[in-house]
Amino acid sequence: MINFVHIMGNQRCTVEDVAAAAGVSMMTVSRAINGRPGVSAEVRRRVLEKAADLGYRPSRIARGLASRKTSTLGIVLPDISNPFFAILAKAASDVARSEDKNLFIMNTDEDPALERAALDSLESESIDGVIVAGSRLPIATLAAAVMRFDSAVLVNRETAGPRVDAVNVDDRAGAAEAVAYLIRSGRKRIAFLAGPTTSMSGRRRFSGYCQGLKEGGLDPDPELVRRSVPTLDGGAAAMRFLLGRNIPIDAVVAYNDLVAIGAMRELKDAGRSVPGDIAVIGADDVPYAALVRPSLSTMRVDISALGRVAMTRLLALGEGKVLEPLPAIRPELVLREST
Amino acid sequence: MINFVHIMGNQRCTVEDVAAAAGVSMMTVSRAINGRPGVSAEVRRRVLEKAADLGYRPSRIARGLASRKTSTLGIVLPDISNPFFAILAKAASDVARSEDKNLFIMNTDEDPALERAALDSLESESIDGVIVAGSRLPIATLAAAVMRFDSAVLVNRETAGPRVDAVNVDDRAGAAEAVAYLIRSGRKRIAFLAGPTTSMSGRRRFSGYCQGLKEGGLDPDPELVRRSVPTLDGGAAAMRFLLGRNIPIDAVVAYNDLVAIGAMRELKDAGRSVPGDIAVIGADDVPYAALVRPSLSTMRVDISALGRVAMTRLLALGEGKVLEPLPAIRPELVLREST
DNA sequence: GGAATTTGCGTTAGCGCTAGCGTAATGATT
DNA sequence: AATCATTACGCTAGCGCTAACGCAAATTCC
Repeated sequence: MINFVHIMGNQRCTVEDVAAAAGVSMMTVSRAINGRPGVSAEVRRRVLEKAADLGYRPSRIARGLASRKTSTLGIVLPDISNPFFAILAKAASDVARSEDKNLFIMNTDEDPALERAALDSLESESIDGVIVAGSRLPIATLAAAVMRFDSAVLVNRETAGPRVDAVNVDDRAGAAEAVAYLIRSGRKRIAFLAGPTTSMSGRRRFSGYCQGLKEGGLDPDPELVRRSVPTLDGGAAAMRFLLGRNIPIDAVVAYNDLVAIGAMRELKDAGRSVPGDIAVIGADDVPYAALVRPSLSTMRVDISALGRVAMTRLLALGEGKVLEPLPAIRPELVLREST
Repeated sequence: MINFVHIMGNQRCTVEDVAAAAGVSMMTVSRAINGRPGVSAEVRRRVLEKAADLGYRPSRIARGLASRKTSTLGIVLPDISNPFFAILAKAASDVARSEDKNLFIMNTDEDPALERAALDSLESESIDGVIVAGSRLPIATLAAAVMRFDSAVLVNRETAGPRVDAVNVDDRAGAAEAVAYLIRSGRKRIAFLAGPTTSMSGRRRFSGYCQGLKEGGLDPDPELVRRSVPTLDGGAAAMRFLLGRNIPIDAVVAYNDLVAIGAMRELKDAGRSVPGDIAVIGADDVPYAALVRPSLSTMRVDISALGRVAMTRLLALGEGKVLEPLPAIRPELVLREST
């Protein structure tokens, strides 16, 4: 019987055990562990020492239940295998870790129903705050879902209420700039591979595309626009569809780099030269944009910075700070071989 | 005062509220919500209806504290922005979601200290089980950390104890096959861009590389081996270093596709043609391997399947099932333009 | 030097939920 | 009819932790 605990292995050790070992009350242990005032230096040292001896590890769930703060956050994204969101999540997670918060990363597979389910699930976890990046939900649904959290930050959606912040990229200006550049280079038949209609940044990029055309004296032509699933294969399929229409095209602006790279793959298969026959511009500047051949011109965004800013602002909201709205981040045109 | 709850917004609704609304005890509500026996169909229907009316959402932390099961799992990986791990995490997360489990995705930035911290943190969360993919910890540390969980699955590490399973890729055989192919193609000076020494799959690939050389009648030459950080930039730097040695090289086997792609970037910058002067083979077949130019030959692994299998086995362990050890998965040589 | 504050701890009462057992009703069995 | 299972609930007691308050001793103040 003596070694029973040993045999059982991971029998959790609790505040009570530490309190007994240190000869103090549970509250004193709690205060010492959490670095709160009300404990003498001597007692604090003894408690921490005993806690370390016993391998005490506070239960975050018990703490969460008692204090109604879980020190746990969430981030919801359409596709973690998309490098844009992977890098965003990594940056956000680095910041969260530096503040000793844990992070649920929820992948929604671009599916609004799964996005709702993910938000419901996070609510059940009583997390302290959530980042929703590239939400595919209608604004009303998103607003309703998000306001059930203590704090929230939306990436690339408009702010939806109090205690909700937003971090946006000026995709409209970016797309307009891309189109303007193509027109200056003499392109006249500029196609647009749009992203999901549910994506706000997709709608903004489309709007910027139209604006760019008008400002350049060209008329938007619906024949030149094709929606695309935001993946490599989606971009290839959309490009194939446009080529199948047999209308002149001398440039392509894509929803994002994945779509652009997929489109270039299709152009190559169709025997069209890039940028000779058709110039291509993507968006985001994911690491692979520079590596494909021809390398991809794109509207660059500092994705890591975006993730860090989003998480930093979420943490600030959680501390009750009031934030000035953040102006949209202007992407920067990076010219490579594809234009 | 009437609308106070309304003003406060998200006042949580508890089992007690639902019980009162349905005119039953809390336990009956609990049983109904959790689909457990002991409730008549009629009462169950009424409870679920009231719960829906009130927007009741069970607190997973309270449930976790009371039942000692959190329905929450974890996955620890060196780098979520590496598509190998991103795809692995996505597949694992899809399986977890289908079983209504939430998943902590912990990114360790290739740092063993952060990996330990991540495991400690997950222990504090009282998760039901953990997947550790590509652990960079020494075997003893990993074994000690992992056995504190109810169940665990290691990806690309040896099994470390009871209630711990492992899913492995036969990287050794893969690397040996890559080398054999290069030798058959007439290459004689085959370099190896090794991954982190802390990575088991890196060590296995190195071992396979040596084996392949020996079987092909070539002597391993330490001058042809260079360690690399497992990223694009790391691969480029390692390649630059090897080129700087000014020794003949006619082929490169890389730790993974990222390293290989980085190496190809460097080779291009150095004016070497691939595969003319130097053939390159990567490992994993991440989606970008097919898109770079020249496209990359690689040792293909079905990464999604790996993730699904790992999570499926973790869930099985969690249900107390005893698993037959899984034989190592043999990667498949995919030939593209780089060889 | 007495009142007012501060410091250092302990006590009590939950957080929201479920395990485990109790119990009254029904139906099945001998 | 008496006995035994079975079903459908309710009650109690926590899970491990902390908020809020209590209270004595030490310190500060005028």
